[in-house]
Amino acid sequence: MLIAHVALPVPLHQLYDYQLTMPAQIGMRVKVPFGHRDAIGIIVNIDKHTDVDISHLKSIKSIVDESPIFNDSIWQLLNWAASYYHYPIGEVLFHALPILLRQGRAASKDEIKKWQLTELGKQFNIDSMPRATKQKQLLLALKNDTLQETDFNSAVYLALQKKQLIEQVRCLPDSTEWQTCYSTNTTTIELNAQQSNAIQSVNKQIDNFNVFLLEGVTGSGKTEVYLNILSHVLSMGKQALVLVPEISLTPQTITRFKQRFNAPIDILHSGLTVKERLGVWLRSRNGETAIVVGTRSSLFTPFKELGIIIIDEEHDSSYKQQEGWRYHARDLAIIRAKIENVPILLGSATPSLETLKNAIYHKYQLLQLTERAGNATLAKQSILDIRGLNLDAGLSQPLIEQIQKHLFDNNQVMLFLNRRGFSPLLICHDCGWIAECPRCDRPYTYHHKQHKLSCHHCDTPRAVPQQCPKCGSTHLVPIGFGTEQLEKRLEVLFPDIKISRIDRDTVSKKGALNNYLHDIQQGGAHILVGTQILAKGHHFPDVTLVGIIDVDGALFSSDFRATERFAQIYTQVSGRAGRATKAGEVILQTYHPDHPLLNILLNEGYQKFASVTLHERQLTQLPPFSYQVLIRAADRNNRYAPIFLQKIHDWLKANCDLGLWQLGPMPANQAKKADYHRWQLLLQHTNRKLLQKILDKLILNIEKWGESSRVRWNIDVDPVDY
DNA sequence: AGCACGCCGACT
DNA sequence: GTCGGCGTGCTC
Repeated sequence: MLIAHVALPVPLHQLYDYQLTMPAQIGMRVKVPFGHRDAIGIIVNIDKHTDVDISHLKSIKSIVDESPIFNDSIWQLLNWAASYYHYPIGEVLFHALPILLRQGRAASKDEIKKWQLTELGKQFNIDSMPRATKQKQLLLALKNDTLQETDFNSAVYLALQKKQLIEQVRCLPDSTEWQTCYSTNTTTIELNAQQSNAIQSVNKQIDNFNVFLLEGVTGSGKTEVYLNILSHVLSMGKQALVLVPEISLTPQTITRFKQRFNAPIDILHSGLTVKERLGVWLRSRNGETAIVVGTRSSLFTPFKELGIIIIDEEHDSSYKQQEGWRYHARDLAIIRAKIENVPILLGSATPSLETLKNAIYHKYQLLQLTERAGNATLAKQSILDIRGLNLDAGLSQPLIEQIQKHLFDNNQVMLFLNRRGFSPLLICHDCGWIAECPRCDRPYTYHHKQHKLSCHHCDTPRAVPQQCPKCGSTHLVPIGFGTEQLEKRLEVLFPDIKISRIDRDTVSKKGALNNYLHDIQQGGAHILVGTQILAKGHHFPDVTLVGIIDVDGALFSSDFRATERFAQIYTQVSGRAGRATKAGEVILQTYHPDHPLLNILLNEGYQKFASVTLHERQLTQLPPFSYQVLIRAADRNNRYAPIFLQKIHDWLKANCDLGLWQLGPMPANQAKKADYHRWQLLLQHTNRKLLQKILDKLILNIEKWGESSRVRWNIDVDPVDY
């Protein structure tokens, strides 16, 4: 009796065994009875052994696939990933499939209906039909295979069908070969020496696995390097995978890629239907698409012949999945490139410290672009000490004067504030009551225009109370400021100036962001107010002044990565201020003008900042010089979660080597979210392999504990926010 | 994760 | 009386 060990899309660290009575292979999808329902699963192994009493085994109902759904390299990648991230294999495998395939849809294109000659039609003497010219033409076209769908109307088809000369059959659509007619559209862009060098370095090693870090300052022409390398890969008839951060999949990016190559390019963006996603997956697997461009989850797209992987803005935090299976798409992409033996190119103006460390230790090849195109001058940067100054919706008087000056010169001004809404607090003036979300125990953010309170943790809205529920006072006042208030204040200060606010509240509507971008690109005096969204990927040539309203939040965060993230965003925006003809200016408002890292960043740049910070991380044994794992647990009553984590803590203390460092259990940064009380336990070790082994042992134990079913728990390997 | 079972409060 | 809230347990 053959036993199939099947992975199911459930959060359980185990496989389920079924009797296998029909021919099947590892990697095929199957339909199985599971509990009170049927489920689609994937065969992970076939043998004659099972730990379950054979009479308890159910049989596989049907085999969905004719061949394994994953190719060898993706199968290897996903198995590796499930073990590295300690996430159930079933969830990992199913995550990597388009939704329709998860549901058991056939992994083939939809059949189309096609007309063909019947046996009678093939033998039919066309000349014996003297009058019906259209019918004659159609028969000839079918005979010579020169039929164009639009040539004949349906009456002609029906007439011939009636005479039993033609019939309609179902078949798969023809696949297309792009390689035979591939070409690159000409450009007028001239490469500088550094760009050419980078392109040649990669092209010379195009046939093997290699990791390249393309460190190019803002405006140095990284995209042009990508396009040249892609052109080389495509000319060899191979395909390419390009990953981009979530926010940068704008029509501008898409157009730039599509314009360059006379080859099919598929873009995986959020607007696609499930059917379209499956279409891209199939085309890419069949080798019919040349380039797939997409965000994080595009990493799992199969290719017939992959030639290169490019990760744009490799430092971007959107590559880390933040719920469920918390994988890092950049890290997994490197594993994939290794498995497929293809080069991988990581591009960034501000590489992550993890990547920089690998470049310094020569695990990655460093390619640098230091020249800004068109001799653009670097922006003048200055710290504005706001100690003792009055702030008006966050703006100090000197900053207001600078804004005025730049607007007067008909230039644009960009203001950053990493806080949405009108104000982060609504407070009762008489008794001090604070409007709090009952599900998260966190203050609501007040939104003035929509006249709503909104919880920025669980996203639930609420009406603004008319009076204080505690003392009945009607004197409720907003405290603190966010982008909405800043915008409103600017409207008063500069009544004749156009103002665009760009944050999640204003760009969530479809197409809104593009309308704003279009408006801004018209030029002329304009103020842009926004959160980080504003910093990522967009080019605003007329912006000459960038104001950062509040840097202290980032400098004094409990998260050791906060300064790194700030430095990246700061470098991105300051790199965009000004252009060849107009010098730019960046002003940072702070209560801590002497902060050493801030001064290093401003005076010596990101590279110096990064090397100082890396050195600090080495001294303090923080990542990337150690490896972390965060175990999270949550429950509704705040009872089992801390107990569960304490049990893990104690078990680890008793069973593991001294190199393991534990912090917690402690309440999570956001201790209550959507009715769940959240706790966490941080593990850190300087040896990645040992930490992995510890986790393997731990999980085997956890599953046996009763507490594990009473809490929602998960493991975050290499966490990036806490 | 689903889904069923089973136990309690508050309604037609 | 029963509808439905969610706590608990199980899925080869």
